Amino acid sequence: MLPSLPALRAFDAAARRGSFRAAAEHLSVTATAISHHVRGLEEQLGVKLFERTGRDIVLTEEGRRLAETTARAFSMLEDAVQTVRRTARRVVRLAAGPIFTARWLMPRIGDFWGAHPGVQLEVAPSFRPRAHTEGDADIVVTWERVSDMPEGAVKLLELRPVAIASEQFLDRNGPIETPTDLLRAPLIHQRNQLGWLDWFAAMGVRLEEDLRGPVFEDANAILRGAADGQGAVIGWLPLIQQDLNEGRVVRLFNEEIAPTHGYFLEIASDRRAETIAVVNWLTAQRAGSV
Amino acid sequence: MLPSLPALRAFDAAARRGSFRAAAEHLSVTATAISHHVRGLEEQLGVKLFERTGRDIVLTEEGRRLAETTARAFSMLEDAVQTVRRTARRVVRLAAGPIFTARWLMPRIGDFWGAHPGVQLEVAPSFRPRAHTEGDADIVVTWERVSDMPEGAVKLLELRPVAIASEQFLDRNGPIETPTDLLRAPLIHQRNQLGWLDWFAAMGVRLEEDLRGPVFEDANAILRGAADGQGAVIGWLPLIQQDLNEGRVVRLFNEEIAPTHGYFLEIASDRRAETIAVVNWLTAQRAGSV
DNA sequence: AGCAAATGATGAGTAAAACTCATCAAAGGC
DNA sequence: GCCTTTGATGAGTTTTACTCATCATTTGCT
Repeated sequence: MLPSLPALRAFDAAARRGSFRAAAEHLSVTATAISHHVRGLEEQLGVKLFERTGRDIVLTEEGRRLAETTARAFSMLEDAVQTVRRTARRVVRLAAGPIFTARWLMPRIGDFWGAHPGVQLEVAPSFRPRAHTEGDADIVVTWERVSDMPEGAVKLLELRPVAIASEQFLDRNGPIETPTDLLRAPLIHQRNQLGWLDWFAAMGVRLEEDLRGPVFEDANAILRGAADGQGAVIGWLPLIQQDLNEGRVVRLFNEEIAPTHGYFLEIASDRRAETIAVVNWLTAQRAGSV
Repeated sequence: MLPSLPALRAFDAAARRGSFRAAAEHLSVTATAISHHVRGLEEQLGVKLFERTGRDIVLTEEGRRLAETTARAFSMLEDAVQTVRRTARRVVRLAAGPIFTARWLMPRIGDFWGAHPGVQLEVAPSFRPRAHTEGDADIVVTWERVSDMPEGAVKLLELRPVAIASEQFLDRNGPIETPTDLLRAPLIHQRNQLGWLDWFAAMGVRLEEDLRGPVFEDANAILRGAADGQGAVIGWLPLIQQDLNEGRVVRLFNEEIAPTHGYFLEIASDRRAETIAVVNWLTAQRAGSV
């Protein structure tokens, strides 16, 4: 026998936020409602769920354990309901990183619209696409090392690292003739020196210490930085082909490095016709893209 | 935004049982309530969840997908709430097979009561104790081959197989002088010939074909059958020591076979003081039991 | 085939929640 | 030290969940 579900939900919201007021706001009710619900629940279960220390509340041990489960259970319900709603609207939700969205998906989106007018593609840009793997997206585009291809994933695109910068950067930082020359210049990189380490390794340079230079999370920002002459960056072919063509950035060397990373598709287990249409369209783009 | 939770729950119950009427009964409401809830959900989600083919209902594809999740989510909630309720009542719920319950636990339960008057031990007898591992029992006593000790489990008791029967059986089936003589007599066994295969192997008999004879699931029933002279069975020492002492059954040989199976404790992750007390008491019994 | 029993749908009405409002108490910030 | 913020409480209101009465369909039975 379950206690009242709205009460459980109120408890869950309060536990997540550590505040009745915040929970109330989230559920669009008054804090009074939450307070009543939680008290009712406590009475029914015979257990104190929150310790009220004057103005704020803190979960008791029992409350904490219950909250662990309610959080998972309600998230599951939320996801499942969302998915059904999308189904009804023939929406396919795709989660991808910002650079993929901007440099690969956007240029092709018109083509998709033409090919599948009935399917509504919803793109959720995210810095952590992996976090969407469960339930809240039908397709997730993840970035992985090509050697670490995730189980059950579909390879979409392989990427080759190239060192790029703007003309302005070259003027300012003298001639760059060998990869080691770069070590004296500002190198903008992502967390984990993503790209640069592979690139130096492929160029036969052994790094003695960590790279210095500004770290940005957002690859779009990094490319923008390169175009502005802020530093040298690793770009990924073919994603940045257009930037090269239009002269916003130039390649520092004519290196031909094998793909080290790639984009992979992880597809939700409920394979609707619309989802499959999108996957097929995405993989069909591959041919023309490389 | 979640739709009304009681409606989701009504849907879940209907989906599980494949009938609005049965769902209504389970939730102690009228079938009308379920019908209204499901219709409301369908309108809100914009998706048909059940196909109504005249008198009965069948889940649509979308309904099926939603039901998969609701089933898991509501089970989780139910378990979690149950656990909290037990906590409040200082109840420790233990799931175990019937033979363990009857021959090992029952004789010792008075001792437990004396040692821990505050803790209420609730014994859930089950033919499939493993099924209780998640959430609905604090401690599960599983039966495993000693070589397959489950991860994180605590060994409680090792069991040695012995061939036993009643005097009556011996009168009827002539003298049993070697293990192979047994192959001509009715051997009662559990599914998978549990016990007999190990026993014959340990006695150096290679079986040419499957064993015949009646198969029972319930070890208590099997022991009863042995006492009644229905056939020879495998008993497990020390569980059946008392039956031997009281002469209800006799050992057919004086074999000394090493333990092949054992009882293990699997303990729920939320380790309350009460649960730990019970585990400690159980394992302490081990010394006196063998 | 024909009828009774079973299942679900529907709309109106009722009962029971969930929720709000007004008021109070306690605690922390300035 | 006062003002703001957060939560508690009891009475009152609104919304929701549910029931009842009635109807439509189907299925099992003889």
